Amino acid sequence: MARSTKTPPLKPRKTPTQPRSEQTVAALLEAAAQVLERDGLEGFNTNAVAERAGVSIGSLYQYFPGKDALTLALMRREDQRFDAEAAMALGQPSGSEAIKCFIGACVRQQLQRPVLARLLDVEQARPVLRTEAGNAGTLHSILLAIFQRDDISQPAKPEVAAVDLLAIVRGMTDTAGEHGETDVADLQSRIEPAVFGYLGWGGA
Amino acid sequence: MARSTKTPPLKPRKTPTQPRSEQTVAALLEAAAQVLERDGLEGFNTNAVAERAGVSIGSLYQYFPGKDALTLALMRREDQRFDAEAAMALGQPSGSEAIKCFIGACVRQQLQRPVLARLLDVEQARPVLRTEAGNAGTLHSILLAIFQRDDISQPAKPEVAAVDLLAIVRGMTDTAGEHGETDVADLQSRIEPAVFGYLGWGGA
Amino acid sequence: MARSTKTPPLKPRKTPTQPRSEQTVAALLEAAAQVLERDGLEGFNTNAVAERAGVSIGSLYQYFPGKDALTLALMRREDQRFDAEAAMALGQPSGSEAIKCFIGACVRQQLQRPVLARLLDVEQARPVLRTEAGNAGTLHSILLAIFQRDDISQPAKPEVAAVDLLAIVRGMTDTAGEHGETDVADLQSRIEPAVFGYLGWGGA
Amino acid sequence: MARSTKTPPLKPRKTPTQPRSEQTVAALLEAAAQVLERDGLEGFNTNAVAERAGVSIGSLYQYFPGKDALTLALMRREDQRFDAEAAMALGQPSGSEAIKCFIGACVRQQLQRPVLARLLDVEQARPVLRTEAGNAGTLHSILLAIFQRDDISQPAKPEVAAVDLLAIVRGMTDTAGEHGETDVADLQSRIEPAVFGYLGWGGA
DNA sequence: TATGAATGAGTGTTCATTCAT
DNA sequence: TATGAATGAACACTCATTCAT
Repeated sequence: MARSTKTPPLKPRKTPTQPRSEQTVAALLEAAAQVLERDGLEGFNTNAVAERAGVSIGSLYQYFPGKDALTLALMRREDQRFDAEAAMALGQPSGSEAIKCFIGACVRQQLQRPVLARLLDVEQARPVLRTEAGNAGTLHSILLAIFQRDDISQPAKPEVAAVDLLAIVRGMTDTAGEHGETDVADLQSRIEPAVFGYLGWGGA
Repeated sequence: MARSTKTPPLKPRKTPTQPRSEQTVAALLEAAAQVLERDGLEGFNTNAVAERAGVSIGSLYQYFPGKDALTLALMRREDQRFDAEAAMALGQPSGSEAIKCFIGACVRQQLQRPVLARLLDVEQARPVLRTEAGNAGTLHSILLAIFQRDDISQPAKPEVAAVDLLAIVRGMTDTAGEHGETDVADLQSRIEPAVFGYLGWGGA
Repeated sequence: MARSTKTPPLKPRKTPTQPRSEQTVAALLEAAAQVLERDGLEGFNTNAVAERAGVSIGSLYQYFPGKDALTLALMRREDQRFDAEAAMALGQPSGSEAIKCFIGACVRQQLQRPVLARLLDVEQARPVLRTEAGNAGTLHSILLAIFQRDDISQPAKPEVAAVDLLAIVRGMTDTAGEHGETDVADLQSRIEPAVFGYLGWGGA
Repeated sequence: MARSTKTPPLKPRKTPTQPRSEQTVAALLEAAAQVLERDGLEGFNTNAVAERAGVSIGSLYQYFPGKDALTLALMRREDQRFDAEAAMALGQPSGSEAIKCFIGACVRQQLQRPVLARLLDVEQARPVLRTEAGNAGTLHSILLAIFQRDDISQPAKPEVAAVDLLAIVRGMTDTAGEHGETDVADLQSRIEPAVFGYLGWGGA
């Protein structure tokens, strides 16, 4: 039967502990990423992913209860590297250094696999995934933490500001990625003035 | 699904002349918009659109040679209002007034039907539609024209700047739309500093 | 009908290795034959074939990338038996014996499943299948080989003669099949004089 | 509603007496012929025919109760010219002259619009049309009449012989048509020996 | 009478998911 | 546990036919 009416769960079916299982899961996630990059959302289907992973479709369903769970897991995999790097911003001495570092992390992440990043952003907007998804939360908290620094002027509404900053950075990096840009430093140097402008920090 | 064999053309199949036809076409476009808003990209299928429009599936295909053509027509319908409003920016006395006016147009457009606008943005990125689509071009030229004003300092790379500005505005408005914001003035007042920051115009 | 957008390939999609698969493929081919015989070209659709084969429509598409591929596979199945029998003509001692044997093979083939044979002939004329199809080629070469025999007078234009002979035999057997004839020997005895007349061999 | 279950009648809906009507009917028939030639059986649909005829689809259904009736009428139109010419064979002095004349008529008919002729032959085999169709009957009687001549030896089974001769001629002319042959005399000179061979007339 | 907009059953094809082996 | 054959709901699109204007 196809596309059953009952929403299949999103949590991984079995947390793989055996090394072989971990390998399989990793292979599936990377395959999912590659299929997305190669064929777009239209060509992103479970059979293609399983085939590219060199695994049977049955195995895919052994580790993921459904397509959405696979997508979600891929999102989390991508976010993980990201979060780690973004968190390094907190170690910066000054607030403006922290912001710059944060922006740099976002830019590097996006330009590494721009197509994948963009498509995952789109998927993240789907209601089913939205709830579960998200390093949006993590990034959000990092920004809020940076705003606390006392060497800088805090935005009036930190919550709103965090969301807006993320939106600016995501908007510009997505577009840059679509246009095939690869120069991290250049892109970062264009994002910073916008962000600092938003924050009302002269040219920091 | 038939995702059929010959790529169906994107141009409207028959320009409706009889009043009844025009009604049907209008009903189909509005239905397409509503289905997109209600069910998202996943639920956006030709049968649903026809049903919501209160016409038969056959009628849909009398006016649109395929699903993509319908999507494209909807994009154009949305862009039309938009372009007209955005073009008014050119009539503003000063460059910074023009930019503000432009941003205002974008914000109003986006907050009017935020979900629809966002999903159409996503669709616009699909290769098939990318070529045909787009007021991206129109907006782009408007910005370039504004940059010519001599009361303001021109950006070093106008082309890049235009793309970046659009990205900033789109990123922020999409996010605001997703969050259910409706206050045009407020959103506009948050976008402007970012844009002026990007352009290096102190606080214009 | 969707006669879909990308021309689907004609080659089998997956060569079945498991015994169950082979069964399914065989069932599908035989079902296709029976549907053609029962309902004609008009009733020959993939759903009917799958149903008659007792498998789901999805299974049909696992083995055949499209309707045309199924038709083609059926043609090849029918041609196979045929070619083997027709090739036996080459083993005959004299040229005229060879021709008779060849005609006999054609007649037997056609009268076995006359309706099916006729409809496949019609399908074979479709541009898409024409290229791929074809034991026409095989039969053609067999005739040319027979013409080489030195106990008989070669036709002036062997190529043309081969085509014409095939046309005579096909025309007569198709008609006989339509009329419900079943007497192989009788039909053969009517075809031979026409063929020998064409070749200018008195009564051979 | 599409493809109604009840078989629509095959007889022309109204025998047009007004000159304008006759023109419309003629235009429709010629359009049907051209569509068939251009697009084959696959592209042969009522909308296409009406459009090519420069007439609305509604008008088509005013003169023909259904698609099959249109096809049938086209068959009759083609047969008409044919019958007249074939009937001239009866005026020939000798039996063998008559046969030759008859073959000539068949060949000329077929090579004039070979694609059309072939496709109509295929359609003629459909059960619905078979009953109603045909000049097969007319040609049949002409041959039987020729067989009566006393300057020639009558075939043992005239009925069978008439069918067989028609089959030989149709088989060869169809094939020639498919191959793009246009030389009437040449084709005729290849058919005659086969026919005379069949009839057992040395080389007549 | 002519028009052409509208209809909707039918058909080809896909893909998420299940389950026997 | 892994496999991959099988399933069937869903979807894009066509075309014979009707009927309001």
